[in-house]
Amino acid sequence: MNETHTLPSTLRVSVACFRWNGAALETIVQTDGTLPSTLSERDESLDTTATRILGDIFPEPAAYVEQLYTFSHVHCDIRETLVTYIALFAPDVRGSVEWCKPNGLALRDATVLDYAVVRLRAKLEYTSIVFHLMPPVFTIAELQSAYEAILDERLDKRNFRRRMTTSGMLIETGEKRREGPHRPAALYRFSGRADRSSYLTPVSIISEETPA
Amino acid sequence: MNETHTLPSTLRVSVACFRWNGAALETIVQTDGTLPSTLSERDESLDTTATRILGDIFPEPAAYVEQLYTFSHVHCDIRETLVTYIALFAPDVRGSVEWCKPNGLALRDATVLDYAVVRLRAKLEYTSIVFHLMPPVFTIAELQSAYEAILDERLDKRNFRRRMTTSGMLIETGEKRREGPHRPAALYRFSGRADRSSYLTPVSIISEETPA
DNA sequence: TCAAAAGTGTTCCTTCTACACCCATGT
DNA sequence: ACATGGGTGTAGAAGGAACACTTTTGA
Repeated sequence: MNETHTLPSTLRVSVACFRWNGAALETIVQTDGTLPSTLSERDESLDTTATRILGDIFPEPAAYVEQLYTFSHVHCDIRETLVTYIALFAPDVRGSVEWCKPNGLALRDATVLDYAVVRLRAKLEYTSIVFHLMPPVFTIAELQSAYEAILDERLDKRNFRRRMTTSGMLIETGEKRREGPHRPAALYRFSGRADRSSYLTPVSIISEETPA
Repeated sequence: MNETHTLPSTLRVSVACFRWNGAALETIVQTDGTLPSTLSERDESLDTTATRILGDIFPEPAAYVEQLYTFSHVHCDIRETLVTYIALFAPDVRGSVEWCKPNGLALRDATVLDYAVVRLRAKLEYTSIVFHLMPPVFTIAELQSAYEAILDERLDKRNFRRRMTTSGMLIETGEKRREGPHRPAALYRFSGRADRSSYLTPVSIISEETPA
């Protein structure tokens, strides 16, 4: 039964998690068809709530977290607010949940996930956000595969390689990976330069800017 | 004094309002140095709260409203959440407030306003959002002036005109405006085509998608 | 020697940039 | 006639798209 005092409006945080598993983009869908989420405690920031959700699933922090959008609707005269986040993980992330193809979600979270993919695709084009989905070293073919998985589109190998090598975002490690009956692939890492992945996201904001 | 039951976490909505006054980009700053805002009622959606804030100032609805970002911080063990919006108005908007240059804000709202301008500038480049700041008909010189006011940068007249006329977003009305000792200017209106202004914003969301 | 993926250049086309003069009008 | 802002074109640079073959390796 409901408590006797006035029902509070709820403030929930959901996180759309993504990893590239080497072939496809995967997400985490709970058995009830929803994204990982929890009600935000009254004494924690929303970023903290998102971190708490992820901490319940993963032993390590996400490679990247960004706020997505705040949804709200009114149900039985009570507003329900849903603050959503995107979290990116490296392919070898370990945690107590299954990764799966991004489908089969309940309607509301399907909307959230679709929008998360839209934003992820858009940021692929003008930021280096993709590197948060990559292992520390990787081949250009792997990087291309990640792009193709996210964009759901085939890319030209030569043009892709040129774009990446001229972008300044890659550093050749000098190492090569031999792993099949073919020429070994050069290994790269992310330079950290030109990291515009947080562009158009405000700079870690109010929680930091309140002085002691 | 505080009430006896547990203090609620607050949910506040603020709106960064913009208009182009024919020469510069202006906003609304209240006398205490804050953006127009209010606490969100428990039984209204956040969009409704934003609309309510604007309704207290303007007799007409804004030309464009978009959610900006949700900030939160913890103060005295209580989370304060601030959901921010951008609202755009035509130059001749009437309402019970003074428009002013976007400065002199309190720190938190200065952060919000700065970020709103960042987003507005970014959207100028890949959407037709600027048209929500224009009167129904306008000259290309006026349109360029609005771009320059927002970007805080001079643009080349010929290149600007070509970009606009080839974009498909303009329709020549056939009318001209005579207003000085010089050649009259052709008047255009917005075609409504290529309106990508809502791109990367989720499609009016949960409040609409809950069936009766 | 073959299969398999890595790696490599050029051409074309579109788009962006820089830049200077004539046009139509009111006074 | 002159001052004022409206309106126009072109050449060069840069960037994106299309496209096929050679290289290195393991088996």
